[in-house]
Amino acid sequence: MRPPLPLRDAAERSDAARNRERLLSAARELIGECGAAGLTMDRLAEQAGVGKGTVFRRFGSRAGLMLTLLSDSEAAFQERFMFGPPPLGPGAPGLERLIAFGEERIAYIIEFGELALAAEDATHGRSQPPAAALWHRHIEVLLREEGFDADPWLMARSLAATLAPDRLLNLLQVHGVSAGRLGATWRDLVTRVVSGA
Amino acid sequence: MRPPLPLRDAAERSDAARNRERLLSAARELIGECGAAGLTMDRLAEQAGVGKGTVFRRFGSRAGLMLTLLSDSEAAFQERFMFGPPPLGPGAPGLERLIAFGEERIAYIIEFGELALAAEDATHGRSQPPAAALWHRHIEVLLREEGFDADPWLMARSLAATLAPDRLLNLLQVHGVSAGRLGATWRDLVTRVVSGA
DNA sequence: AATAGAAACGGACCATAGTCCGTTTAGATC
DNA sequence: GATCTAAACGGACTATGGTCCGTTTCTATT
Repeated sequence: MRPPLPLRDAAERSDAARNRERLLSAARELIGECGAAGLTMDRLAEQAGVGKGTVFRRFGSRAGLMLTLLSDSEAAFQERFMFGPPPLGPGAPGLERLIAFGEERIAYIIEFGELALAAEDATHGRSQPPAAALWHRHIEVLLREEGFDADPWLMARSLAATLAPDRLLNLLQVHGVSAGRLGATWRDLVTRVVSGA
Repeated sequence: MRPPLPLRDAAERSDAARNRERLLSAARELIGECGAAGLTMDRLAEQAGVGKGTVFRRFGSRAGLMLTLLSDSEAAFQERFMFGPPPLGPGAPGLERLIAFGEERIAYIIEFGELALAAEDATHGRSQPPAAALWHRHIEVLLREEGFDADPWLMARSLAATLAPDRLLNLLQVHGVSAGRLGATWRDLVTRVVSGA
């Protein structure tokens, strides 16, 4: 007796690991050729030489795949604003950190925006990237630090809405707005919100 | 000779008009039953007793249909903030009009948000409702009126991002935020932005 | 090595938005 | 009323994200 009693965190099966690698590298290749928007799950499965079911078992959805592809750069971004050097990381005044956060986010979107956008429409706007909760919290904490007392939770989300990938990409690509101009308006916005406190 | 030379703005053919009415009333009925999110173009065609091609010929896309369904209430909303009584319409100071605008918009989303949301993802976030340009412009003008000189165009869009249907609906429905709280944060936001000028 | 059962696999299948094109029809002209 | 043409029609077809479930494969256990 003693049925295997699945140990938590059992190691990934070797075929699963191999297929995951195949899928990720095929995805990067396809995105290199056609852009993130041009990647279809069928083509990905074909390119990786696995069945379509395997793709979805692995990543859950198209958005999940994109999230996986982003996870490294996301983690690095989080690391920087949570533990990195000032003014983005701890050590600088809240307002400066807020300003730096927006500027970094804008730079991030310029680099990874297409992926970030594709990672968002998990069934159309539902469930944002899990990382979003962190940004919100981060902004909220900085607002509080600057003495913003009136509903910092909601104000943090309002400010974060300003940095959403779809909006930023639209401004950058469709309207030809420069990163500098986006950064300046962000700085202006958070400065006024904080200084009015 | 003299080939018909299609007069501009030729009257709509009677069968076309009849089918448009059928489609709109079928759409309202289906939305009443299943909600806007539950309306599919196939079911709409079936319910209206027309072919699917007719549906798309008429409205162009699902988003186009939703836009058509919204057009009356949109027009009324525009009318109110452009020509209606203060504080929403002209006659009140810019800041008060801004505050009223946000509050009206929040109320609008509470009433028509589901439709507005469905009207947005025309091929995922591209081309916002044409009305958006008007709101942006409106906010921009009010900002200028209050002496906001640094990039009012972009700041107007940043503020408008705060009122996007998907965000407001998410806060209202998922997070249980009240309309009053949304309104208060909007008021706070625009007040600080304007008063820093 | 044999075995068993959990995990992974694959691809047919489904739902839905949107396109295409051969057919029908309104309505203007003669 | 017959005719003609542009507009409208309809529904089969495509593309794509996502699901289902019978089959295969890995690996721990004996």
